[in-house]
Amino acid sequence: MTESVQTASRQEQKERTRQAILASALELTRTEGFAQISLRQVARHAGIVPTAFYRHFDSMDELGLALVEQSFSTLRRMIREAQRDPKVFDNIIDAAADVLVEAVKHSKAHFAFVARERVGGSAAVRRAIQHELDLFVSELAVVLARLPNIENWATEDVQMVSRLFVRNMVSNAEEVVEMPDGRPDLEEKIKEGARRQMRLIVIGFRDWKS
Amino acid sequence: MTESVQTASRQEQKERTRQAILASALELTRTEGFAQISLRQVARHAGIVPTAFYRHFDSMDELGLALVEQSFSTLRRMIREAQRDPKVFDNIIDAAADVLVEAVKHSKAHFAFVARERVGGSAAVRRAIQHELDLFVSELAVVLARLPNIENWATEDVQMVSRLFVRNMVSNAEEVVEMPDGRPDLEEKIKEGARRQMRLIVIGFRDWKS
DNA sequence: AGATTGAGTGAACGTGCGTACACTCAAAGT
DNA sequence: ACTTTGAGTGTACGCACGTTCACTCAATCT
Repeated sequence: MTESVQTASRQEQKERTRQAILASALELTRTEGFAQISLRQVARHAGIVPTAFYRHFDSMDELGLALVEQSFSTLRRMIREAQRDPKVFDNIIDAAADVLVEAVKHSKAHFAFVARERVGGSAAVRRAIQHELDLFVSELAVVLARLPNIENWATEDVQMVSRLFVRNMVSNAEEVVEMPDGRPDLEEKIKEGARRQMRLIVIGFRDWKS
Repeated sequence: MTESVQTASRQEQKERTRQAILASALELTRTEGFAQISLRQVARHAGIVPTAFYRHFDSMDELGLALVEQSFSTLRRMIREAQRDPKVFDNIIDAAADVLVEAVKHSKAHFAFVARERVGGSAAVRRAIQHELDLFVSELAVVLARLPNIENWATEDVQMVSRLFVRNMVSNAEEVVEMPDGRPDLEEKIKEGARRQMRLIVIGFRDWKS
């Protein structure tokens, strides 16, 4: 119970090393894909000896799952913050496009990791990402179900539209990830494209089954 | 010029081995992702010694590019055949959904390869796939531009819609790839989802900018 | 003050890898 | 009938890998 300032030191140091490992893996994943980076590479980049890796993760696969968790918690935080902004109610489409581009730009490495490992990763990592995305679809469906044109749709139709939105969000995120830095024109182009796609879908809403 | 029956023998044998290498790589890629299968694995699976691999490809990267080419030529042939079918004019949406599911089912391994390596592969393979997909978007845009509601749209709007279609085609293909065999119910569900998404977009067309 | 814990070390292992090199031996060319 | 060609062989190399094991030594606990 006498833990206060000094007690933190050991735990803190361990946590710092853990974060260094995560950051190193993310950095190395920028160019290579998680499945082809090695435990030794990660350890080297994090400034520790290969065996020390095992003090933090049982295997590279567990490190991958930790990265998935970290990536999605980042994204969730950003979306929660954006929802507080009142202007999203006025123009949900423009707001969504802005949030998307900003979020991806802010944590590019995380998004690049998710985009790539969603289809290319190990089975475990792939499943974890798919699960998170499925959660997203369901959450978004709840939000959509409250919109004027949609409130009396069949549940499965709302789910479908939600999938359509998330799917396009993922695709647009991929584009932003591959966007070179310092090109605000390209960024604006992607935003504009995203806005148009969403508008198109929303227009489809209005006349759905009419 | 005296090449007739016997002359083919050497060439034929070489071609047969080449196809064995391609097929082996495709087979191994089912579970592992192209970047993490080794030259030696491919050679072993194809029934040759590792060094013999070099008689056919300079590197694994070139093998990957050959697989991209093979995959897309398969897809192109299928779409060309489907376009001859007169019923695609009556109901282009249902026809597209059918073609998609059938094509992916017919050469699942090729589609799985493309879907995975599109984002997870080496830079060269990724670029090759992106190039092929860009071609597809342009080709589809030409077809779309002839449709009644679209004929006087701005070119960039048509391109955007075309991207939207191809993007969703890719996503749906991913779903079919991950679909377990012998589940016609799941297959029909994916088809139905694809139909709905396309209908939604088409409805958006009608009222675009009105 | 002394004992315990546990993050990080360093050497060593077996394995699979890509690639080099010199080779065989039928088919194809002359 | 001979030479040439070239797909496929077999050995051998150096290297990076994941994992093992016995270790150090400062922070923490008693």
